[in-house]
Amino acid sequence: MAMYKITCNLFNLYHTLNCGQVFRWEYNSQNKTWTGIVGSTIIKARQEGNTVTINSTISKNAIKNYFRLDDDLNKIYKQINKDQYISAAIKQYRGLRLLRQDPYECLFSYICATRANIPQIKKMIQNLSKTLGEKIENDFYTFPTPRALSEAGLTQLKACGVGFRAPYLLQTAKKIVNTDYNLAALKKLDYEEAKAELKRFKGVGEKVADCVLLFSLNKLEAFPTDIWVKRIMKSYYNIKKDEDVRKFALMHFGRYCGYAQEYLYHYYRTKYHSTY
DNA sequence: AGCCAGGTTGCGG
DNA sequence: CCGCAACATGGC
Repeated sequence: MAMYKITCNLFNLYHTLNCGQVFRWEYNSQNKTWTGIVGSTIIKARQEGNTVTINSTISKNAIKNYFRLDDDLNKIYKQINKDQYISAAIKQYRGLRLLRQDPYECLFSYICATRANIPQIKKMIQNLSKTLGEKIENDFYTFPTPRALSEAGLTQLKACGVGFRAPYLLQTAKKIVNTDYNLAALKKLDYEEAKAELKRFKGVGEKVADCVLLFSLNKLEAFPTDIWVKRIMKSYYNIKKDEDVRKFALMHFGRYCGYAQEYLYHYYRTKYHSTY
């Protein structure tokens, strides 16, 4: 396992991995190290100042890509920093970056995320990986491939605790396998086209589609609107109708409104509901 | 016991 | 097109 260091003057590893956008990282407060599974590799990461020490078999460039270190955060802050709330969120969570997750894992993960809380989502994904993924080492497993999910039975999926989401996972996996669907190719479409495509999968509506677009398909204008974001929109911006949220977000925060979403989401949840 | 969680689907009107 | 119940599960 190779070890190397990455320096970035505007990156906060902790906020990035703790904000709720990704479900397969764990923090060890004893040695201040994050351990995560990305693709088929285990990554250990620890930050001291501007330096992040990585222990992993994947390349430095792949890590930089995963953590979106190519995003010009200062430029993004300038564009989205339009009011006191987002300003406070940026101040508190400076250095939080969106991730470039694997599109398939992101899609299935956010299908699991419907009407569940974050500890529950983590548990479902852990169970799915242990049951249908491949063992990397010890208790670490890859996220199941679409094929593995497609070949699982409903009862096997339900045994992973996914409940009513089991047929959604199964149907989506089968469609991907049967049509040899290339999710990553959606990056080449514009936002609306890619979103329409995603919504054709079972279990994928407005919110899940926006999550996949934002967290894995480079669409930073996606603005996932879950129950928390709806609350934020009502209490901070007086946006009462859910269908008005996206339009407002794009008007107010601009084309990087996805970043604003993530900062506000994390800020609001930690401010008003400390139990994460 | 009842409510809530990073919602979506499929129904009846 | 609209509104609305149903959907598993676990924590509080």
